[in-house]
Amino acid sequence: METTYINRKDHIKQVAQQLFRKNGYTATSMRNLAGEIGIEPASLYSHIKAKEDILQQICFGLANDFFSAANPICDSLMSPEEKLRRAIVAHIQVITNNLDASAVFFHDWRHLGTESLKKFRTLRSEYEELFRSIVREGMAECVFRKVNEKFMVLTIFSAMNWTYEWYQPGTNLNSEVIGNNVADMLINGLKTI
Amino acid sequence: METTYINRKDHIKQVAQQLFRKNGYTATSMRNLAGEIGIEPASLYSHIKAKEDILQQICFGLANDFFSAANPICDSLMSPEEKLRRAIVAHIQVITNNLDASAVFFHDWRHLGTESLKKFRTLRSEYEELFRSIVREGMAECVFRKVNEKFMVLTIFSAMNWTYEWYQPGTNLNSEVIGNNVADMLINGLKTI
DNA sequence: TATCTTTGCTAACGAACGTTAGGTTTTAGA
DNA sequence: TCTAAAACCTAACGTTCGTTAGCAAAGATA
Repeated sequence: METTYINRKDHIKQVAQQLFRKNGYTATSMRNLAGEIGIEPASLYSHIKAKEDILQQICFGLANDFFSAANPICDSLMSPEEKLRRAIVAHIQVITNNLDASAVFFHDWRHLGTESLKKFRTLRSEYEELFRSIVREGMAECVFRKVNEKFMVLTIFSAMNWTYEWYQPGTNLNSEVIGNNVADMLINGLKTI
Repeated sequence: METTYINRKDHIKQVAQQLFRKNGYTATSMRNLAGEIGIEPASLYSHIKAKEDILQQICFGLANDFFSAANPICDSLMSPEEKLRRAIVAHIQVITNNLDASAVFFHDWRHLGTESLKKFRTLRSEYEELFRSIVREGMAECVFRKVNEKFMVLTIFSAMNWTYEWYQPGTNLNSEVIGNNVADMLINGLKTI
């Protein structure tokens, strides 16, 4: 799971993810974090500069994962429908494989400092553009219905990004199946064909 | 908008919604709230018992709105597809007409106290069951595809509940059109028919 | 074994937190 | 106009916050 680690810094990140997910970034104190790890609060500062550093690590680390998963798909020569399907599956796999980080990512990114916040928003726009270009391509080829492009992408993200709220590893289906189901639902609708 | 009020208590709720939405419940202090209203922090306690009271008002108030919108639709004799479409539109209208409250509702409900939290979770289950029964009905009539029922409902809620993240009154379409678009997308899929 | 770096500790800093006590001003009804 | 309630104030309470200073222990390198 998300409990393996090599060094203290990674350990801090792991535990922080769990606590931030459970109680929220603001409601989690450095004393909570230190206590959960089993060290004194001041000792944290041998490994990190500030509380916000941890949040940055989590948010930008996961952003990187999302890009790494989506980029090769977008650069490929598959059809728009196949691209979209695979991009959805890849996105959902990143989420389900990093549930703690995802929860923090979607919930607490706004508590990043001014500069990080700006960077985060830029990355998010860039990432959304990846999906938007697939959708645009599909509309041009008349494979996707021609509705407001931004709106379609937002609905796709809506359906994908809520996953962390309910997905429970073990009790649910595995992440690839979940991803394919969401993709199916979005592409074909819930109506019988 | 959400800026009209009658008495101080409602005024406090309105301003609190805005601040909670912008900065989060935990990161918003009673001093912030009082300052925004234009009174001293201690004066708040002539109208409310505690900070959490405000959160309760917001969360359970909106929960009530959701039920009021969905119940008559579920009790009607329309087809499952029509029921679902209308329930989706109604749900999204509640969100877009209460953007501040919705953001707090979806974001900060977990900061409710133990007892309220339990009550909240129960209400949420009940509300989900309303949609689940429509979906079940639709599957039984072979109007909806037979996939995991819980999963289908979760995807529907995913698509609906993210609306508050991006909807901007004025710049976007009006709430009924948005709702119908989401319903369309979910029911028919994004593929051309 | 001696030296340097990493990791952790105790103690404490100033600031901010939610909330209360107790008094004053404003408002509304008789 | 008098009175009681509602609204708001100043001041402060005990607590918790993120973080720092300064020092000790542990581990790695020579």
